[in-house]
Amino acid sequence: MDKANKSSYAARAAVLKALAHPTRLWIVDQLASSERCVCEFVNEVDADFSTVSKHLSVLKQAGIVADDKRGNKVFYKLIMPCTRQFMNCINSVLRNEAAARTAALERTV
Amino acid sequence: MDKANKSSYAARAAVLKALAHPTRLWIVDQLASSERCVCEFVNEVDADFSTVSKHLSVLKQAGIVADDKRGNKVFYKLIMPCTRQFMNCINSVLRNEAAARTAALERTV
DNA sequence: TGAGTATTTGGCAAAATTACCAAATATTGG
DNA sequence: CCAATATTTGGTAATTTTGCCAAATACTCA
Repeated sequence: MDKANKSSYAARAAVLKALAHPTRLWIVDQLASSERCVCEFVNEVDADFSTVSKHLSVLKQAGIVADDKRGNKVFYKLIMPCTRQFMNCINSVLRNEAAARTAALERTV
Repeated sequence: MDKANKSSYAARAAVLKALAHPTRLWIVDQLASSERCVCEFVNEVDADFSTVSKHLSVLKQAGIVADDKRGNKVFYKLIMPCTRQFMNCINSVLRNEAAARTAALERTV
């Protein structure tokens, strides 16, 4: 693996890393339907204001969301819509795994 | 966000977390075309035997790859093929970002 | 201007990740 | 069985991530 290749993989890994957190994933899911302001998230997530803000900052840094300040609120929107497809992909795999586990259990009965 | 929801997001985040490392991403890319044995990776990645083995273990744990021991070699194969589509998604976003950066630079000239 | 609301930032401690080395395990072939 | 090869596992130090608190910043409205 040469140097150019290495940094290319690092760039992609950085996007994945930004998505790889339950709260951030949930945020992305929320943003899939429409933009939201930070205050809306804080009410629904069991975490500090500052924690939510930092999660959003991670997503923004990775190029997954963009922010837009209007009044004293900051609205975030998804600018990497294809994450949605990927979630479907992961979901189907997780469902398969769950089904496989169930089947394995039933064989032991 | 209720408890069931929370653990569902955690499960998906775990898959993403497993993918979120340059070396692991590279491994997944290699496995996209065909199965490989650990020894093949070690020669190409600039890392210790044990490091590669642990990366593979992370991917396996996440349900992304499966292993198959034949002789004294262990072969790994991709069992979550849709990761490929997602990489395309990420790549297109990264290309857009690069293009945007270039455009921004040119505006300053 | 000043109080109130919304959000970000800095600091810090706890937890998780990473990568190396050394040692253990498994398998093949002589 | 023994030596050689392939891989995994345990231990550990360095680095990164996470999440809270407190403080700073930004904006609105009276």
